[in-house]
Amino acid sequence: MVTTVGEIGQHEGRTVTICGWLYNLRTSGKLLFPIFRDGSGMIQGVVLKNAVPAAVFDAVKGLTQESSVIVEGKVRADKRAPGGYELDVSNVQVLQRVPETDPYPITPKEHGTDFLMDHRHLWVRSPRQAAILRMRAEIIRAARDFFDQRGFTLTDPPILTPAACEGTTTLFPVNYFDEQAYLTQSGQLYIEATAMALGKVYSFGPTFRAEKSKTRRHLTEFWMIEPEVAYATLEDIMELAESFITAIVKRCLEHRCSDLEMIGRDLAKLARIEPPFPRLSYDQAVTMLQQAHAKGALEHRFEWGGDLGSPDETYLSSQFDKPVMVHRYPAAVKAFYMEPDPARPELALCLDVLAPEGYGEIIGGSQRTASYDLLIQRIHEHRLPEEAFRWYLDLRKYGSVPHAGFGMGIERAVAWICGLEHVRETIPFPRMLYRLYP
RNA sequence: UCCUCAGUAGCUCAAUGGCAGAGCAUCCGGCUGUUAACCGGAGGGUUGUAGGUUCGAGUCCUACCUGAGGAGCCA
Repeated sequence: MVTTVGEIGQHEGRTVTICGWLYNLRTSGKLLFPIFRDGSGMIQGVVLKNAVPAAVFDAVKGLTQESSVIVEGKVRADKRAPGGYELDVSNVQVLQRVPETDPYPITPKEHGTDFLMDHRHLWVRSPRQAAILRMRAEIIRAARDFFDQRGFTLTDPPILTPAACEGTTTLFPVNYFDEQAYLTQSGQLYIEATAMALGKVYSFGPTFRAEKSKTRRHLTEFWMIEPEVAYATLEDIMELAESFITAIVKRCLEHRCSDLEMIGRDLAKLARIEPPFPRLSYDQAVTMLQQAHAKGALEHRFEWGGDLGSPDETYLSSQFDKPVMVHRYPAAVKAFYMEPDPARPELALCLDVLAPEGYGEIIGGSQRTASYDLLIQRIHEHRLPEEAFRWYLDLRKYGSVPHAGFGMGIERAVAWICGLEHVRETIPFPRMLYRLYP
């Protein structure tokens, strides 16, 4: 009977077939200990020379790392096995034996990141990397379930766009039949249009930033999930962001505890994530940062009016053990489409969610400008091409309503939930400055 | 774009300006309970590239290349 390592406990005492790869092989004279992996887990096989035909013993003895094999054996519970079970091998079929003249490059010993990134197509086979990719899949599933269950409609924005969404970041240019086009940096403007059609919508897809950012938080190609809600205010989406993050973390703790433990995540820190999240106005944040400078905790004195820098975000988030929501930044440092605060028009009705433990901004969002006149004024102030935004301005001509939304970077969320050093491990094939291979 | 650091065997790293080394991987041999197994042996090098200083450069100097971390910008 063909089964998987993950389900092998259901077959104790029976002979089963596993389709997988050789992870490692230890020998002790007439005794062999091959470890097989099949994507669902790993199990150690035991081959005793006297107990099997010579051909089977020799076949296992000659296996090299990552050779593909179909193994037949009897499942036996064993206290010494990390997974609780071992496989008494009775037969093995070698599909492809990795030649020793060109052995599998990733050995069970340590490697540097440059080498591992060059071999990313093989690195994903490592138990830790496989666990991280399962976490990514779980987080995406949880995020989509969250919106699907709340009546949101998935609407996919285009990836090829005629102009910048925000006009701030650098875009990847694309030759579109001799016309200048760009890879999208956000689906937001387009889902504002579908929100006016469907009420509550979200998008999930890749986004591209050609910024020459060289940090552990940046990729040039990353995935964003963005909800947009008609008739919603900043308050509404702050509550939405709060319950969204809580639901994702809760799902990971319920479904993927073993993967989180395998990755080495401190589960107690995740268990604390539940509403309400601390909320800081930009003004309050500035006061905190200035006090921190006075105490010597921050090198530079932060002045009101600027955008929060990376060290500022790290400091603020370190003061809390939950994600912190910073709202109402000065409009001057934010995007052109954000609605001004009616009480203080110099502020934008916007929101950044900073993850705990120094992972920085994982969510950015805002209430969007509903007024046609103000929007066109802002487009001019930001020196954006008005023609390219005709369709976007139409949304304010034909039944404009207050609306709001946010975007969450999947990779930063995965890095935080898994407790990783770098976002490059959170996506199967990261695209970064100076790295396009494999 | 700027700042800092690094580049030596397939991999991870040593080597005061004075003979190019170790562990792992690979190959050969040993071992009936190994857990990154262990023990013995073998093969494996244009020290990132190009110049320079020196009797002598992996080591010092200059430029360049490649990569990493950070800043700015952002999710």
